[in-house]
Amino acid sequence: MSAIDMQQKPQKRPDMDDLNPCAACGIRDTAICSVLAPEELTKLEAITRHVDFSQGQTVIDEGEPADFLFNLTQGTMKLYKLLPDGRRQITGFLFEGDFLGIALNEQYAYSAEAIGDVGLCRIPRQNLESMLDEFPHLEKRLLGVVSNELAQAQDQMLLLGRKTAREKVVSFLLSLSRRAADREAEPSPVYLPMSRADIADYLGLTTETVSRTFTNLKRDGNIRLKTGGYVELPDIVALEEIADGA
Amino acid sequence: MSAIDMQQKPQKRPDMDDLNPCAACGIRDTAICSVLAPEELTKLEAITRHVDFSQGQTVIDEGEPADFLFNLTQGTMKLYKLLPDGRRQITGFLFEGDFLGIALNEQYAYSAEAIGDVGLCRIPRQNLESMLDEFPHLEKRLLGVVSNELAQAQDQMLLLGRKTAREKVVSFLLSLSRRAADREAEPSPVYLPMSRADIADYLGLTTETVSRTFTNLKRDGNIRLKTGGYVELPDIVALEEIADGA
DNA sequence: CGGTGCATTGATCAGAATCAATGATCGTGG
DNA sequence: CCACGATCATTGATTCTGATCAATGCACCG
Repeated sequence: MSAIDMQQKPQKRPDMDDLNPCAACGIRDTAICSVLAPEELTKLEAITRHVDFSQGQTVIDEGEPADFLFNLTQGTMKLYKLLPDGRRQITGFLFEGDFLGIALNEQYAYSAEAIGDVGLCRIPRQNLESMLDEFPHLEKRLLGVVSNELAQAQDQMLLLGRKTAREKVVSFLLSLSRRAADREAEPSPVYLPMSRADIADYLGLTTETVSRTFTNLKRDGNIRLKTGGYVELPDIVALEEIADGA
Repeated sequence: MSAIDMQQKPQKRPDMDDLNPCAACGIRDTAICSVLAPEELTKLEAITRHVDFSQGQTVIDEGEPADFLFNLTQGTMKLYKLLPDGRRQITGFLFEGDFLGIALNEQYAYSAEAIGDVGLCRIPRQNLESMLDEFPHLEKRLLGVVSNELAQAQDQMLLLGRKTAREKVVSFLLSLSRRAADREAEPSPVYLPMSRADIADYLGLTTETVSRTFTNLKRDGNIRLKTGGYVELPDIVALEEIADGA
């Protein structure tokens, strides 16, 4: 194995704790920083500041100047867009290591709010852009991140436009399960830090329909609702068939 | 004005027709090529081949190896994803100058089909990737293209998840109108080269509902249906209010 | 222990889907 | 050039999924 292995799983590096916060960062190996060499990391560190937000706080606001980009280091967030009368569409949930705030124009195209308390790495947009010119592999990585988000967005369009309530809820549980597995964790049980209202606004449903669908899935033995927002998925394969209407 | 003006509108360059197909290309100033200097364009040209497809032909197929990228030089296309039972979600329509085939993985994440006859510039993925390393501004441009698509996808999620049939149809007409204006054309009348079924699969509706909604909008004086798939938008501002449920 | 916010369950309603038929348009060949 | 068939769009009748309105239950926290 090479000294720098891009595929390795995240791990703590307690040896450098305070001297080099980035190197000690828990998500250092999954976040965009993972493509940076030590001296480049130092450079990134110089322009980065760590910020915390508590439950329910708005981190970015649709339409505001997009002066910062963020890396979520701890907690969960939701991204959403609003219609004038208050209808809301959640376009995504973010977990540790996810990137936030890429804006094509000068303004953010969506809002972002903390679910529970969160910690973020904040990078001024201007500075990052000059770093991009200097380190093309960072730009390549960014292109990968955005392409990945686009692919997810297309899956979500299929879900919103063509799936039933039951298929939507099951697809949602499976996507959380897969993302947990991508990070580190077990694919089941899945942890749901967000409210029923958030899930509804993500799936294009109402809270009542989400709740009823959970109840039905439980009755049919497809899921088990635990306390503290945990859901067990006893048969992933069976759920995958439900998810695309097979 | 500088000799190379990146903002200029597309125009024919009949003086170079056959010697240098790229320089003569009608979309040369809107497509990704617009950031390339003449000698870079020559390089791109060397790896590019022009291909034609006729009405209804599949240009790329979800799940197939993503060996090529394309630039649509003429005609209209649709991108879509399918569920196993045949339900279809159209994730976007492409017009002249649009880019096609960016794939994160080795496989295309969606299919693409010609609406009417089309012409495309075909670029082998491998070759383009090495060009990206050589010309960072091309990569930057690509990042812009993908970011733009992501922003559109998020708007579409809001539409699919939270808008009514009427709001969906009006939003669709307005987006076509805006894109026509971006290219060159008048914002009204809007040209609809795609079928009602395509519109339905784009908006998460059925053909019947799309048809009824057109009829209602016509009755209320919000649109005028012309022959040949043209739709007049007599009051764009009024339509914009309908589109967001104001 | 009580209160507040969130989740669940129930009854009814509405918007869009489905099922079905008719009408318009376009391409083709006589 | 017109008639025919095929395809696509429109319109109508009915159904059904998920929304809305309303009430109750549950869990967490001071």
